[in-house]
Amino acid sequence: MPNNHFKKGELYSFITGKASIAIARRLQKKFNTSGLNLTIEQWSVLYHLWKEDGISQQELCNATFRDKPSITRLVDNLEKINLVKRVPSEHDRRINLIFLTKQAQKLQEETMALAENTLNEALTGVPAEKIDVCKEVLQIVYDNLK
Amino acid sequence: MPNNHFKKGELYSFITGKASIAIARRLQKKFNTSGLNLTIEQWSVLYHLWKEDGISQQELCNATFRDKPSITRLVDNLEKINLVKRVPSEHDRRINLIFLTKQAQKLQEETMALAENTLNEALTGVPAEKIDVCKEVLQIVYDNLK
DNA sequence: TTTATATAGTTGCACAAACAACTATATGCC
DNA sequence: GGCATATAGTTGTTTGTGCAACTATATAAA
Repeated sequence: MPNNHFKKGELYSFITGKASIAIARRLQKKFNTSGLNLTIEQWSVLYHLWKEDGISQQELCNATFRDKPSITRLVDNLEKINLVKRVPSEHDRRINLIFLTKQAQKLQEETMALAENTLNEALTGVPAEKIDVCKEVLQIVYDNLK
Repeated sequence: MPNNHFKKGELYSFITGKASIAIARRLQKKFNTSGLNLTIEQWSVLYHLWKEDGISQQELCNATFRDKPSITRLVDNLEKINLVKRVPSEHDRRINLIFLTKQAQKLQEETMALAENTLNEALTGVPAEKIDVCKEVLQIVYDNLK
């Protein structure tokens, strides 16, 4: 029994991810008006470094769901604005370990608060059970396709 | 009662829209392996023209949730590969009406089948009720933020 | 009718993503 | 040790996006 539950108009918004684009844009605006000179993509890299500092670019690829060239350039730009530093691994000279600078460590609290804020705005009026179902469905979609 | 239902790890995937990115990538691959020389973004413009041909660039902005420069360039590229044509409006000379070429009309059936296909793969194992809840939540999120 | 303002679209710039081709290092096998 | 292969990261190219500044046309107000 196939899942033919998508009328044409709905198909489009599922594929283009209108909701998550709207969330990302709202968060970007919050960054901008807070004077944070940071793109959402850069933030998404810092996000994983705040969870575990000093991981490799390859691990950042896996965590952020991006390919290697994308991470190379994001790290390039983060290095330029002094938020991370590449440190060659001593055990494997192919690997760069990426470390947060002090300046980046200071950004965690403020940006995470803005992110939680944004999600609360986005989910206003949505009951908790439905949020859980939605998270579950999106996780299955991701697992089905990866 | 705020909706603080996002543990840190989940917050990230909601903001970055991992699921819809996965869907778009899968569809792009289907286009590529079918020999369709078409990006998802270009397809998303054609999608709305198939529903209503000859709308303005501004209307395409609203429909595709993009800004004017983005549509200008997508239409540029679609014109280059001969899928659409700009026609100046006779009533308002500021406006370009965008029309599908015969070549683009032929693409509708094949690409829409691939898109439905992709969604069916993505939603394999998800019961219909949960899909409905998910669609509902994403719509509310979009409405909350737009 | 002239002037101000709003709207449609374009262009320049910086950043990001996908793909392919490339370099450098590590590992496994003979 | 020497060669094949896999892995980590970089670079070039094309396409797309967001923002600001711009041109051209239309509309409204004086």
